[in-house]
Amino acid sequence: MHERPDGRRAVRIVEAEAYLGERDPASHAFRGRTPRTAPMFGPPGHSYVYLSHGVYNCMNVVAESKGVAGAVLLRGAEPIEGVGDDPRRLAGPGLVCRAMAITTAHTAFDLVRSELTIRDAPPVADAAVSRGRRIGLSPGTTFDEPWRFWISGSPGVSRR
DNA sequence: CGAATGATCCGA
DNA sequence: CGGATCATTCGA
Repeated sequence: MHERPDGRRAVRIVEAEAYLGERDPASHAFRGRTPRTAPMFGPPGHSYVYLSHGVYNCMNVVAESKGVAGAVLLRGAEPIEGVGDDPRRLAGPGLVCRAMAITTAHTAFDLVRSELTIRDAPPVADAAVSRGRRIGLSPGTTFDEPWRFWISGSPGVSRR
């Protein structure tokens, strides 16, 4: 995989999944605020990065007002620059962070002003967006909202 | 399918 | 302080 000499990396987010706080058993914030999940209770537009299975970093965007837990997990992306050209290497939350070199050191970053940012992109028609159940829910969870969204047919969408 | 691999959290 | 858990990935 090639990385540009200036180190710049960019991807287009094509899959995401929403999590709430106290109400949502699948959320890391379900059992309250801990040092790890504190960013989820912080101001919106900031990152929350955690380590999954001791191996993969996963990044969320905090999406509720300060004091209220809620975040959106980035699950898939398409290459733009600095991350190679194979979208399958971005098809999964751990893979997105691996390609973007995002680690838990990047948690609680301001995604508008820090070196790690999310920018506007050309709009996508509603008809091109699919919606479905979230992935990774514990079996028997009654709280099962269709809060996973992805761009239909994108090769950067995670596969199960 | 199961192993990898380690931070985190909870209960004792 | 120990063991279970985990919003995952890869390979057999």
